[in-house]
Amino acid sequence: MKYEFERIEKKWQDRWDAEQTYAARTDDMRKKFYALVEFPYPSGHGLHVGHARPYTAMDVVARKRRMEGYNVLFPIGWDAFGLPTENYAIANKVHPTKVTEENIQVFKKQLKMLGYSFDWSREINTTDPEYIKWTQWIFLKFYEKGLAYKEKMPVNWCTSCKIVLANEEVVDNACERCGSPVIRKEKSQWMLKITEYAQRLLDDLDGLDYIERVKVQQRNWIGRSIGADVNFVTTAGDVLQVFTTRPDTLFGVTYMVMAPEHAYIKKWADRIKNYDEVRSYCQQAGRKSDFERTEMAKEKTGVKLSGVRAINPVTGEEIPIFISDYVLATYGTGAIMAVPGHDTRDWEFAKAFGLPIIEVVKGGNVEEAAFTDVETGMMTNSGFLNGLEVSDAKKTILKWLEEKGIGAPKTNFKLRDWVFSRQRYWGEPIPMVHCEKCGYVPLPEDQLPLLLPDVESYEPTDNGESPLAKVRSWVETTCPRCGGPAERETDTMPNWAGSSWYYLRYADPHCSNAPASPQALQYWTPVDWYNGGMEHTTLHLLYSRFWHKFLYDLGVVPTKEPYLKRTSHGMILGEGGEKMSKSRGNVVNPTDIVKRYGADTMRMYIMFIGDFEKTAPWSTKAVKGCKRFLDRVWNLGETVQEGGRYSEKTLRAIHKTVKKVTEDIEAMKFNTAIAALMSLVNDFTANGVNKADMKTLLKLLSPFAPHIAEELWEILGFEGMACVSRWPEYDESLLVDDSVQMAVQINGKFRGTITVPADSGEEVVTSAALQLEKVSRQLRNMRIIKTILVKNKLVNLLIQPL
RNA sequence: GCCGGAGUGGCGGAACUGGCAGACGCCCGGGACUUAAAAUCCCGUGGGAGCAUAUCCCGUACCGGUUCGAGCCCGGUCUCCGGCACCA
Repeated sequence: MKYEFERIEKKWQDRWDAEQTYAARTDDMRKKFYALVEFPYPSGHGLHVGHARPYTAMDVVARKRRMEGYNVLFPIGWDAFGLPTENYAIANKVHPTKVTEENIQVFKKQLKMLGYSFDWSREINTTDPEYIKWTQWIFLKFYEKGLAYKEKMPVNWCTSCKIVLANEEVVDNACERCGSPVIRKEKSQWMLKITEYAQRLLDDLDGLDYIERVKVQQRNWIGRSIGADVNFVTTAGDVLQVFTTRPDTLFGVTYMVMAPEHAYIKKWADRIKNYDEVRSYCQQAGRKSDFERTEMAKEKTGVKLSGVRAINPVTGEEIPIFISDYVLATYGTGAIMAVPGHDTRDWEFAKAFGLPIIEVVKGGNVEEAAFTDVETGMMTNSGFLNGLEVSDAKKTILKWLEEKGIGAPKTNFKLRDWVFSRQRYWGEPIPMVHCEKCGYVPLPEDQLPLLLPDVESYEPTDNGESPLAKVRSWVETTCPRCGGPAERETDTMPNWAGSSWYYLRYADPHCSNAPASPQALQYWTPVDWYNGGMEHTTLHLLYSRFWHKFLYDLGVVPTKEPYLKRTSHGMILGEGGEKMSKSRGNVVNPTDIVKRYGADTMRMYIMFIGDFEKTAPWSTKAVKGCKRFLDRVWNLGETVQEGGRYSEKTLRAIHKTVKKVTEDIEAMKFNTAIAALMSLVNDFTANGVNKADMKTLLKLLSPFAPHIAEELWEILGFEGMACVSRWPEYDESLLVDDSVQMAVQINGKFRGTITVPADSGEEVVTSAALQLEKVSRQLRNMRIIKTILVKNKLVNLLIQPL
């Protein structure tokens, strides 16, 4: 009989559906295992091989854990709000709801074709009114706790489309769609205070089982700097505060710099004699985009304030103050003390403006470059700090600053608060009302969900407001507080909102009085294993950790962290090693592969393609290799012997394979697990196989290729289903062979192999080695001075002329 | 510039804790089956010298070190990929 993958796969998918084989049960005595993959954005392009890799990987893990006796929750849903759908709706004049529905149908069909063991009864959709309700509810809680606030922010503004662009829509400082230049424009935006949680988001990483590169990237993104705030008295009679990580270099401060946006510029307007020049520099800097500002990084520009100077608190000397755009308004205090001898940027600025450079830490040549080393070096030209090591100088100066009341220790973070407003249609409406009298008033909880109104067109207005602003009947409302006339907020939430808590909803997807019931959360959370893309490390992953911690503080969730373990997959490139893209015409559609070779082959290949964490190029030829493998497995099914003896060697091979596959799946070394299965199948093909061993093979194969495993399982008359059978165990004593092949080396050079009983001692091994012709020849007129034996591996004879 | 990761056959990639480098698969070559082709099966396959399945040499980006022994450890160099980017 031929391996009819199409018929077999359909048959078992229908059966699993009908029998709800993969439904997770909340009332269960078994140990739970919550496996999570990033839910897809249902775009119009359909499923991509980029989805298949991580989904198959976690499906393999989930299936294996299920067979090991865990109560497994492996859910799926739709992250359905977002720009592409909105743009498609605009272009084709269809409602985004309709587009979303259609896309979901396509995705669902494609996912089912791949045979994933998702619990479809828990399917969720972020655009579902019941889901929106809880996303909005969480926002109201943020507002209630003072963590949601409104602030004027520079936004990306396309000069041609006249709309606000998300950062992702800005490519090389131009509009992604029309290519026109993008400038910065001030706009009032809703913000979430993620910075309030910076310290905890950083500290709690230590206890998590995330792959190292994820931790590192999050740490860098949060960017903690430990230093001090220092106050400089100015000749204007006030105090200019700076943040520095190097208070030890205070004696080397020869000037100060303020950001062009610094509030003191206006405050000192009357004193600054060159105010016009200063103002024009500031305006110029403001017009520059972030991109231009960093592009210009090579050349330092700035203007010296004339009329106001500062006093170095340790030397008492007057120093000039500059305005320069190399100082950022948004970090620290927006002003710095410049130490050109020991900071590269200050050094460049000092060189450009002819300012004095003083060496205060020995170790470099400050005439040639700033000496920035903090590990070594002794203080010099630094009064009472002279002769101290940098680390001691830091402590001493901090104490001194605190005693004098002019400085204090301070920790700063790079992390910025989260811009939470989008001037778009297809997102959750922000549930706030603006009243002339009461200001911003939150919508009462019983009015949730606040749904999007039906509109004629989804284009943003030409003044940058959300399309919702045009729907007067929706915008005009009454103030929940005073009952007077009021207007709804017309900004919507970013697509990161719904994905910040979706893993909680899976625990209890139909809960009507909370995001999920406390009992369900108690049982299922935290997520045991979450796999997703590296590109989500600093946005989605960090955002959801932030929401989770906030919900923990509210008492809504029982754990401090949402995900215990985080792994990440590499990208799949096109056939030639280039990125897959429509324009290159090298996009692989998983559905095509499934139709041509079957889902099991697709699954095998995507797992066999290479190291799971690394990028790997697609190869259709190699796909065929996996198909051949499954064909061989299928043929084995027809040659299985009822009973029969198998060789001792094969028995050991089976046990070794069980161990290898068991361990490799947990380590996400799917490629070597499959290689081991291939070797075993080669053994079976060559030596024959009996029913019991075939059963073990089918169990091991089931997570990777569930359909063929199930079909052969049934044909061979085994009970129940392979996917819920007991995962095989291995016998430690059968992992080692009775006799082993060992390498023989002479003076470290490989000379041949010998076969000896396992665990043989030096005497046995040496005498076996001496029987090798090559060895005895080498030993002529020589004597052995030392024998190095590595048990069951190798023997190295060190020899010397007689 | 800073942080992280990686350099192994014609290709994707294996290699435990420092112990026979190249598992497994692809490609390729030879053979069997076939009228023929496809499919399948068997054999070979890192490079070089050699009639040789004798024997020998070379070989894990490069230079050096430690070691009986290094793809793996240490010091330095180069290249590629990813992230951040004037964060004081």
